[in-house]
Amino acid sequence: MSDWQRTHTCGELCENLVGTIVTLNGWVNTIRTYPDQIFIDLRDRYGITQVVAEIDNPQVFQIAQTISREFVLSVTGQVSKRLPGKENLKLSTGKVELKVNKIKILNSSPVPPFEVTEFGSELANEDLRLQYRFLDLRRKSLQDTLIKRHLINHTIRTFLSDEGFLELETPLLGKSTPEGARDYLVPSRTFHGEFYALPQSPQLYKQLLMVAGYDKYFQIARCLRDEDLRADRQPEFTQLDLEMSFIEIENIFQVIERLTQKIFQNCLGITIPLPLPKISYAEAMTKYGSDKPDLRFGLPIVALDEIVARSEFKVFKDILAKGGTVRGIKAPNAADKFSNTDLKPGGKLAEFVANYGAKGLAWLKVEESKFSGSIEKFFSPEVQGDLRKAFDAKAGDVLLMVADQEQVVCDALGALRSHLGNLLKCYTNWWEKETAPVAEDFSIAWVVDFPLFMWDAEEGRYVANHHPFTAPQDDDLTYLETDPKRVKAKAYDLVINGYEVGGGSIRIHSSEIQQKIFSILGMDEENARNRFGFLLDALKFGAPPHGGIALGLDRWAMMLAGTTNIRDVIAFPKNQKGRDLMTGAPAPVETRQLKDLGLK
RNA sequence: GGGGAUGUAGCUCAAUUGGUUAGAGCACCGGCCUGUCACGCCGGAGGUUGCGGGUUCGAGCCCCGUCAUCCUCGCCA
Repeated sequence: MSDWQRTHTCGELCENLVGTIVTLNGWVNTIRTYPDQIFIDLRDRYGITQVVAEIDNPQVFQIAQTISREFVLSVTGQVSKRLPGKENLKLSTGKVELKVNKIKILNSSPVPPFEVTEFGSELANEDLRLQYRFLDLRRKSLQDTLIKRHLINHTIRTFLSDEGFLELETPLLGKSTPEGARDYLVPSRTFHGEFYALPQSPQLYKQLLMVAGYDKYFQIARCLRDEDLRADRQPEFTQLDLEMSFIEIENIFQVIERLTQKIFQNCLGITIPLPLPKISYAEAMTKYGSDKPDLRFGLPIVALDEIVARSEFKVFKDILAKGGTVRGIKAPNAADKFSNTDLKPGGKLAEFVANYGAKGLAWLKVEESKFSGSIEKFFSPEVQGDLRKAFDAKAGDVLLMVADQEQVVCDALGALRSHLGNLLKCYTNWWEKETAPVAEDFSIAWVVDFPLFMWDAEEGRYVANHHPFTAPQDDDLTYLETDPKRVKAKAYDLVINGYEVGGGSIRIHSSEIQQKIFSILGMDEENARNRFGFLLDALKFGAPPHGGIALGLDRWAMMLAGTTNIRDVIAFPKNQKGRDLMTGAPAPVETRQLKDLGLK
């Protein structure tokens, strides 16, 4: 061991070690200078230790005078008890300090472009921090997050291993499958004009592993989708991909629920009660306007068709006549929170729902004995009474209503519900509380009974809601040919606090049913064979009943780390346009490279 | 592709709504300080107000264009 190498970390020194000679390595967090003493807070990922250089060791003192923030040091000295009354209780190492008698500057640093120390001061702009990600990653909060991510992965690996699962790897270079997200393509050097596709998920490979008899598989897999980004979406992200044979839905639920409990236990010390609640897709949509509802608060959507049909409000009656629907949501005690700028036609709230296709937002303020608002006159006292009952409304509430085709109403009110939940503080995110998180800070639920198909008006055909290999529910098999949109799927999503954190299904294991599904999706036999021939073959050769799930680990990390920004839980993320601000990728390549690939 | 927000010192923000030489805190540099710990005190340096045009006697502020970053709709089987 070289003489500069650390014997302890910066989070390790304590009273028990007083008197021993130790060496620490780390970064300079802060410096406080005096004429005859220099205090240095030395930082590594384990903590911060105060180091003292004194003038009675002139060699050390002279070097200490030349250092500044973010220098990398090796310091050797005696662990000393701090003077009485000089302990720093904010540091775990605060009862002791290191009296330096040897100091070595392992590396210097220019003044960093932003402050790495985290003392509640405002963070620099995210793009600057992304450009110098290696500095930003020195911050404690990011280090804690990445450590938590490690803990998630570690928990997954030990738990599933103990359950008899095998961690198997599948290719990154695969075949493009035009269904679903846009593929990232990799040009082939040996076959000019042909391309590999990077996986959107290991979906097909894991099914083939089931056919091959590896009946409990998992993989912590990188997935890539070339679509536009969001606060919770990156072009490359990580899934816990899992598949099992000889199972039914309940087996998947059981494994994932126990894994969920383990992860929450290990990462936050919380015990999540099991079994997790289930909500049907239909109920989620009608009650919350979303297939990933945030169930930490109520604010349910209220169906109003029957009541408003008896009103004189032409806008509502016209929509109903056209086969649309009228639904609403109650903003409790919001009468004095919303001004005319919020409520008026074209106002803030109307503008908000317009993003989701709603042409307007009707409103009524609830008073003691009647409603008020510009459309109040269209509602007779009797109808007002029924509305009051339907909304369970009381004076001071505001009723907000959207009339349109069902999809638009659900989207608009679902988004409005989330918006109001936040605005009216119907819940508090656990990381915004003073106290440690508890199980009640998380609403974790399964969403089940998804429709197998959705009608794509643009393409004029059915598309798979989940993916084309999802099995129909047994009771609905008869509707496959007669009424496809009525067929429900053996599919399920896992939702935490309004985020979709997982999804899966029982797969089709019969090549006949698989063929039938392809044909409903508008794929003829030749087309299906071209794209998925290997899967159809595999299904013929004795495919076991199987199914699985994929958990979005980045979003899990967000939930557990307490952030709404996915970039906070990824070491080297891309920005909103998919650029890596640190490396500059994507970037032009040399002509020679293009020639090799037959692209020039 | 559409909508919204932001862009001023190294960093975070201000600038009385078009009017003197664009300010503050932090960081940085110099000095002082015997125990600090986000040390303190004194002083200093630091600006193409993202970029390009325009309106005006006068633009950080208004207009047009453009770039960048974030949020969002579409998209994400």
